[in-house]
Amino acid sequence: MIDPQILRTDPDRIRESQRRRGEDVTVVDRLIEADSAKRAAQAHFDELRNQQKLIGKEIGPLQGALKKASDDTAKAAAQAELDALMAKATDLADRTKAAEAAANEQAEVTDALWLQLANLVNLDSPVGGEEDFVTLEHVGTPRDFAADGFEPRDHLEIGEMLGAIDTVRGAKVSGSRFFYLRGVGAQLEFALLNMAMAQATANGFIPMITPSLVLPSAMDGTGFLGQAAENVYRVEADDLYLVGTSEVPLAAYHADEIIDAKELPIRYAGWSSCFRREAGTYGKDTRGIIRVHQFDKVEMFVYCDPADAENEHQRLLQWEKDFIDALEIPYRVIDVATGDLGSSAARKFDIEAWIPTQDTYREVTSTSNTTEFQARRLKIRMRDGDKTQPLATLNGTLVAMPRIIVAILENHQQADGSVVIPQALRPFLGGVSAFTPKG
RNA sequence: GGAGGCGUCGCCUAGUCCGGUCUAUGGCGCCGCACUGCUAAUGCGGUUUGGGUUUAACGCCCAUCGCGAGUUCAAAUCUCGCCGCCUCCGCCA
Repeated sequence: MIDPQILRTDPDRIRESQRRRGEDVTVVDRLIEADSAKRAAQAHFDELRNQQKLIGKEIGPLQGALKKASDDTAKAAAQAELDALMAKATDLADRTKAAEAAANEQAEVTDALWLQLANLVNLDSPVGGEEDFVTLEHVGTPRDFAADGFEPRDHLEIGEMLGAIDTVRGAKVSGSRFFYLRGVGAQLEFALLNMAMAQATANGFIPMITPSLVLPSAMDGTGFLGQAAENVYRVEADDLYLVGTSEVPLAAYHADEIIDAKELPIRYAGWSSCFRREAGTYGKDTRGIIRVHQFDKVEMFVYCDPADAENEHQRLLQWEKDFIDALEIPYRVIDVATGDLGSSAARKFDIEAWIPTQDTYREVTSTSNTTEFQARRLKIRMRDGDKTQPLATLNGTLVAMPRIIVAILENHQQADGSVVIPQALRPFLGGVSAFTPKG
């Protein structure tokens, strides 16, 4: 959620953000009304409770006096006073209880509205929908296969020739959009994992292996039960969710904590399987392993001072570029448009790798600055001197396995179906320089 | 899965039996001040979090003793449910 103070002092900022996202603007007015009703209800309850406590404090001593009263007249007088007080207290208790219920109800209504509200967009984000991204740069040049004298095979064909990818048996065992990595395919994933973790630890990240099943509070706190909810697997019997990214357990890791500003930034590199229902993508990317229900990923996640968040975002992007650069894959970097940010992000950069057989760039990494949005929902704060305030969280893909494997196989393939391994990756494959089809 | 124990404002801890004097005790840590060649020690004061109100500041009010509900004029304290941790047993990679 965003800072409630902004609603009271500068609601137009929220309206503008909603407008740029292409989302409901009237929610701001409903929020203003609900917020003021919430505060009024709370103030009413506080006042009644205060009166109730004041009366309650008189009852104890009065009961003591009643016990000690020596003669009947004094006793009767004390009893009468006590009865009157009790009658008042009982009446006040009823009213307080009602006021409390009303305050709680109003708070619930208001909080629900707050949770509907997406993060404030960064004003530098290009405005528009999915197609309105701005390309920031191109790195590397798509290979000229005609000059090399052969027609490129797609990743699945190469993967099958190498015995590296098996989607047929994936479907047999688990259904569509599931696959096996085998042989050099599995080795390739391990090598990429180790290379990614080597880079991340060299850059000061703490390696993490995270839970793949999380409680509703973790899923909701990271903003995945809003618009993205239909893509989340839910394990109903245990009321748990399968994470679509380790961003979820990495963000919830410090939920309800206050972190000393001196410890920031804290950087984690999380390894986990990721699960996505891919609802509404029927017919899209049905061949190969571009779009699958389960894959493994190394995710970078950072907690930092909000004042440093934009710089950190650039650092995350640079680390992503470093990794793809090392794999010698041509790519472009795009600045994602406001309508395609997702509810948590204020700004998002995607790296799209060149996929020869599709003659286009496809997303392989994504880094988001979620500013204080997730931290507020998850109650993660920083203490700076005597100030306690929400901190900023950011995330970025270091390597998402299937898509990077697609990019490697397609871009580095040879006419005979073999695949040259990029130099930087060879140490993680025992020095092997190429994968070659057998027979 | 079974039995028992436990959960208090950073950490440890008193309080829970028997409801009001809890505005939650003490120690450690931390912050400020004083004293002191420096450090240490000592003394004094402060130190949960969130909300509201005021905002020039001081302050005042409400909630918060794992979470939720209930009983009561009144709940850290009594009742019920849930969650988590520990010990033992069973099962298990």
